[in-house]
Amino acid sequence: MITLYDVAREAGVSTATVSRVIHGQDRVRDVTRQRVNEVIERLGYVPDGAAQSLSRRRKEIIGFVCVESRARQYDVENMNLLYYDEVMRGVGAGVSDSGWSLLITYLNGENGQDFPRLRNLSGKVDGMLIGHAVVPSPLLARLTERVPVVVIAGAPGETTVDVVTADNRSGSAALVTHLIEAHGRKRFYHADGPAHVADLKERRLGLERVIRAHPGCRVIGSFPGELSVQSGVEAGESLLASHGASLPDAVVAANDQMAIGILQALTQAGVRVPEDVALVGFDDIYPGCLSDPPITTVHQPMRMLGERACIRLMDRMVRPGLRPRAEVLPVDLVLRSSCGCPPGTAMRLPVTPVRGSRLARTGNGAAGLSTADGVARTARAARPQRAPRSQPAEITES
Amino acid sequence: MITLYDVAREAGVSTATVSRVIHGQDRVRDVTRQRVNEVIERLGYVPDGAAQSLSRRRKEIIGFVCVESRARQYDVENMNLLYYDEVMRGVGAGVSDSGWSLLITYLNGENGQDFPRLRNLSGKVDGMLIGHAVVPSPLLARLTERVPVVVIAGAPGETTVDVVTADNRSGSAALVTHLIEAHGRKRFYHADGPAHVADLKERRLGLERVIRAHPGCRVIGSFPGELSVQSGVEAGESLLASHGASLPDAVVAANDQMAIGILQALTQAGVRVPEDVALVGFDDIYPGCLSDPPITTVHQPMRMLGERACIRLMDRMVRPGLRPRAEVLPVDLVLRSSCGCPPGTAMRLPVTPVRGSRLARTGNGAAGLSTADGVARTARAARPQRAPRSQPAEITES
DNA sequence: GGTCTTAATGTAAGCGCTTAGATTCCAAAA
DNA sequence: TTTTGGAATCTAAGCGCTTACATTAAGACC
Repeated sequence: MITLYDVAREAGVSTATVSRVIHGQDRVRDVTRQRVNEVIERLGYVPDGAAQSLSRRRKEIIGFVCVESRARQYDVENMNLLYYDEVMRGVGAGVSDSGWSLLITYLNGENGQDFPRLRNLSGKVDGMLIGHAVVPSPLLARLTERVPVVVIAGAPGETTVDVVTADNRSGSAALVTHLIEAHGRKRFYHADGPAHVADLKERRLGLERVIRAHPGCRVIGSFPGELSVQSGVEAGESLLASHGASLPDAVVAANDQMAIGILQALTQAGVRVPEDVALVGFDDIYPGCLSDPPITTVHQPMRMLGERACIRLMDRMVRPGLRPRAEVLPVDLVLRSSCGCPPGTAMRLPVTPVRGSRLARTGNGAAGLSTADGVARTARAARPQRAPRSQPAEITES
Repeated sequence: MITLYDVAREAGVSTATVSRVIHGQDRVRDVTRQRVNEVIERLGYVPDGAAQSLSRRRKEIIGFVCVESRARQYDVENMNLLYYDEVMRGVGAGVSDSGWSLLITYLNGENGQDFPRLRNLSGKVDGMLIGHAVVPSPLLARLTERVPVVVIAGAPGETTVDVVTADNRSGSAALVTHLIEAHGRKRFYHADGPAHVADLKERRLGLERVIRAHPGCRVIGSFPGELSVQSGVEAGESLLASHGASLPDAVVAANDQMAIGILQALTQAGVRVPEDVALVGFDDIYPGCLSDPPITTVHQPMRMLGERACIRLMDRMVRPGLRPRAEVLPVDLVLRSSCGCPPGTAMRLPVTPVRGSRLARTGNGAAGLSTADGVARTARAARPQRAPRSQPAEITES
């Protein structure tokens, strides 16, 4: 292995000079620089990352923790991972902009039995990005005291750790408002996910608030699913079994995977979507636009979640000790045809934050409308595809 | 920051002892061990990765290089990335089994202008995994002289670097054989991808060989696409424009993305799949089973590609200097209904390697049949879903 | 009690790099 | 010629860990 010393010796200079040449900054005579560069090239020298990290007291690596699906073999539920893959791409972009690297760790379970590995990881990175609820809170805290940590997608009310998340509540409200006001749907079925997932709690809140605000509207049943296509199929079957005689007007699924499963089950049973029953998802993962009908959903800015989380983390590394904040990113309503909009519809509309969503406080251009009504109106008025976006909101928890 | 010295001092022992306690191996009196462990716990000590790497002369990190799609914003073509995401998951599994870490780097272009970053990366890892053609050959060679490198998915005939790839040729042959022998298709349209992609070259070879072996069969046209859904739509439109009057019997797409695009274009034009024209894809990315009809394709063992590449790399790090080898993994034929099989078909059949494919040499249970015929027969005989798999073939290039 | 053996622990030399501070060089000023 | 003030370069002290080797402690045995 070629070291700095080899280069220095060969070029007849000191290691300090070589180091300076490599980092380009300091004043080195041109002739010296040239000589050194030539030797570096000839010897194929590449600085050792570990030694650099040790010496600089900075690794320039950030860690990203994913949950590995339990089942290793190819499996439809891998689609779950689409979400994190997209987030990761955002992180990747954020990280490499600054020339840093991304260290990925796949955890096996969500229950934190892998904590020793995580802890160990914290010695290899300058900061960590973790999906919400991937690591139980108490363990998270222990991690936080070693390295800066930013949690991606979680409760916007979190006060103990930095969080970057999307405005799930407003998205859900916009979706339901659209179903009610644009398509006159009144009786809803809710294909929900696990009760404890923070994002879902918010979606539930959005849904309930809108329902309550519209007299005559109600939820006629719900299914406790688990966010997978398979689980969606089960939700669909359960729906048919319990409400087959009088179908709801619309099914609101906790995410797109479930919506896809539900669509399969309904179609299988000869129920037409959206004629017999409307259907909406959440997240806007790609396959959602492939089904027939394509699924109306809410676009989560997954990529941007990754990027913002990364930026937040970098900031925390520079100025540690600031009070944790939550950053809530705006979402878009994505109208396709499973909600009842005409076939061929493909519209993407910024969602106006609802009252109580973290975004609402800072507001954006259209803010001030009392609820998601604004969105429904916008929806009918076929705005241009790429409407101007509001800035993400920065809120200090207090 | 807490260091080993802090722990040693606090516990009243030497750093050597602490180090021994941490690594569990050496003989340390139980009482000492306990005392040290307690201090470690109390202080929340975590060893510094950089220092460990430097001292051990091993980083226990392997690098994985991806190509970042040029367009950063959300974009249907991200689906391209499904492939690498899946591979990466395999790599992740392989890596974490051994307790190592995975360093991801997103490159912007495929043309190697990012080489300095790559080169630098090689100083931070013990080995690298690179997608085929992501890095131009000459640059690859320069990388190889610094760290072990394994290329994923590429020409099985490669002799200058280690490669782990899938048996594209046999997969493609099996697909076309199935179309001919099970569904009597004779006139083919080929929606191809870029000419230089190694995997596609293999697929082309498989296609051509089977066509040639069946008198009366021929390719009536082809489209030079670029593996994206959009490109598939264009291929479909081009097909309709040039052969609308007398459609081919079947369209063979270079990958599933293109097949999906083609399906959209055909459906749009009122052409029925598979009644009017059969359609097949390649890769078996998840959304392929969501379309209507679901797309018949060839399953690439993406996850396993990642795992095997990882294993190969580990091996290379232990015993460098061995002659580069290619490892070709078997593929499965995935029958759904876009090929003409009845709706509801969902069958997965191991593909018998064709002559000339690298796998054929070592063969598997069914090897010895002269071509892919064996597959076609198997296909009709509705075997159990999970048939026993042959071992991947190890071939030393010579 | 002394000697020997072995288990337990300590000492200190790196690993390859960065960088503060010391030194040398060189040309302009005196 | 001698000063002198930068610019260019060098010296060497870490960074936090591992580990070969040295030392000490504790029995075992005579």
